[in-house]
Amino acid sequence: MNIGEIARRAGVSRSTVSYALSGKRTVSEETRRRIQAVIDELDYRPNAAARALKEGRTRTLGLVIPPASLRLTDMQLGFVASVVEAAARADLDVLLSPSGGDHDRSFERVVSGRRVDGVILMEIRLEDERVTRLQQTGLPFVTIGHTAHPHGTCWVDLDYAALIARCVHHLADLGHRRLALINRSTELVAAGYGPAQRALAGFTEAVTQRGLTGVDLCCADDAPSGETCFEQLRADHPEVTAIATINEAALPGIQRAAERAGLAIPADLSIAGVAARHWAEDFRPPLTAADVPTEMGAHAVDLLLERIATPDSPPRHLLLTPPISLRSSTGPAPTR
Amino acid sequence: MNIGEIARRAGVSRSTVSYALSGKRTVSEETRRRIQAVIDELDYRPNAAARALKEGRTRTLGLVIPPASLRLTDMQLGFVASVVEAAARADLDVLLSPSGGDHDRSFERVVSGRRVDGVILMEIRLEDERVTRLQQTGLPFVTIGHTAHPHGTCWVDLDYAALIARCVHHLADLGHRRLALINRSTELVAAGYGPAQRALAGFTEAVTQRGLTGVDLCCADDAPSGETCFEQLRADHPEVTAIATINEAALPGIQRAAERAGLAIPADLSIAGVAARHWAEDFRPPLTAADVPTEMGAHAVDLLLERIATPDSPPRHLLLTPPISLRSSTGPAPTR
DNA sequence: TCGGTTCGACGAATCGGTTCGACAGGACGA
DNA sequence: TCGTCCTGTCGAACCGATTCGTCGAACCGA
Repeated sequence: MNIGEIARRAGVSRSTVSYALSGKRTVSEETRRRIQAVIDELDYRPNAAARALKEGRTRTLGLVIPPASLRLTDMQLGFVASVVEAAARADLDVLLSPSGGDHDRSFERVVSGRRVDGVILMEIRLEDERVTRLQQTGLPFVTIGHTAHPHGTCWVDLDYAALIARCVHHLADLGHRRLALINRSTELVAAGYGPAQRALAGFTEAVTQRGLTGVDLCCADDAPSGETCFEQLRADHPEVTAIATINEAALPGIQRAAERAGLAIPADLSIAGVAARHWAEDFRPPLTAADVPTEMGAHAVDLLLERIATPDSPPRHLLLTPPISLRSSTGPAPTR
Repeated sequence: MNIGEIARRAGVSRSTVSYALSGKRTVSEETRRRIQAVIDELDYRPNAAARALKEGRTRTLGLVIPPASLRLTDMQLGFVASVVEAAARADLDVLLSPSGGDHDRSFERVVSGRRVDGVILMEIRLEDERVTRLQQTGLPFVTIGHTAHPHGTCWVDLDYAALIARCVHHLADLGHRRLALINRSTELVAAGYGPAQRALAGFTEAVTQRGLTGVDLCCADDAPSGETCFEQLRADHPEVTAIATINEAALPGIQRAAERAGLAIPADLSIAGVAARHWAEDFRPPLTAADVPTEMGAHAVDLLLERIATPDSPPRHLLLTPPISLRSSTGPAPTR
């Protein structure tokens, strides 16, 4: 059932059916009704590929996610969910591309086969080949997170430096003098992953400003690494009484190791971080954390649609600094 | 840069370029090289829409997920991840359609706009309009979970009845005599959600078989509901010493409420369930559970590809019964 | 009655690929 | 030497929509 079949049955030309559907030219009420009746009867829907070919747009957004093998964090999942939901609201579909390596087939298919009208990129590195590639293709895109050269691109991001600094100040206010930052993996830091670098910068600056001593550690994004990381921390710096972290995946491990070491949270050890709200609430004890706004993905979609509509407008950015929600994982420093 | 441009620069016809690319007819080595050189230089990639239009297939799979507003469980996230990964391995893209209601635009776009070659459906109900809709369109599809009429369709599912029965037997072996099943939400059960119904059936049968007393409760898929649900359970049936559940989202709440009631796990209360492995391991204490196989999504993709290739073959099913991994959330019944 | 609008519909071109039929020219066997 | 087969290439049709130019009929005022 194509448009020709509809036209035949309604006794009109194909163009008339098209105009009846799009409303771009007037069609008499009588004709329109006849066409609509046939369409309803046959349950006709225009072929998306044909339309995309002619119109030059696909009504589809690409979403580049970390490779599926890596478990998505709750925060990342929240991005994906809100992107998909916002896209659905705008009657757009979302094409998923798992791509962590800088040069994989799925990513190439999506960007260079003109399969999508625009792309949203997650897990951005400070120097990111995918961003470079997108720039050279001219495909509109928005990143969640930003690169070292943020002015030329559209993005929405969390101000990790400010967020971690707030955690430090909060902990300092509670009397903690020796803090640790548990960052994300060594590889990510080495690869120039922005949040990791900025978290470190924010931590260092706040610690200095408050005259505290701070140590920072890298830790892979999973619970077992969290355990070994915490054990390492205890061995090297037993004096630490508070932890700030952006590594939500490692937290269950950190907590497990703390428990094994006989440390109660928050009596002996305070923990503050950055995490999705649900996740922070489900944590035991509920985690004091900057709650990542659920609508970040929606912001990204808005920015992208704007960019698709007016590709030459100056790129816009959104740097979010959600407030810290005080829960039960932080408390006064132990009096020793 | 379209195929005509490549042809012009290489001094051949468009069809020759197409054949050089697809290999469906012989092209002389000399010509092929010239064409390839031009393609490499211009970084040409065939337009996906044009190809889809002509070939009648889109090299894209549709994945229908629960609406984004509901937080995906770790198990569901595992399905999505493994579907996406398996599809990428087969050089297919995945189009996401969030659709919980039975009649929404995103779902209709995907199934009736011929945007995908096949569909994978999650969160199936015993009577599911989406399945009916797909059957009438004739689009190949596979469900993760199955309906009340499972013979006509392709699916892969967990044998919840057997899984919950195993949990019951395990708990009975540990000496527990009074058990509770914490199921999923009342609405889901009322709507005929298969896993919920089958879990209940398996629970009831195993409890009867072992001569135990069992109570079953419904609980919405979130931690706060888990808390109130457990409080209700304690109020109505304080004698219960063990819980079996398929509601992983409610578990943090259940555990929180148990803790507040002064119950230690597993000393005073044992819990066994069905959950993603990572999730069970990160739980405190680590959860004795049937580990949902990570490759379920991959199985679904395999079945779907088979179905797309031979639409008239008899539908195949896969009913998985992963073993229970013993961890620390179950123990001997308290001697009272 | 005639020229100028407006309305409603049609036909043809187009988007960018794939594929079928045709065909030129060389190799080969009879 | 002729017919046949094979190889490599081309031209044209086609997939299913959108859109531009055109055109007849009705209508209007002069």
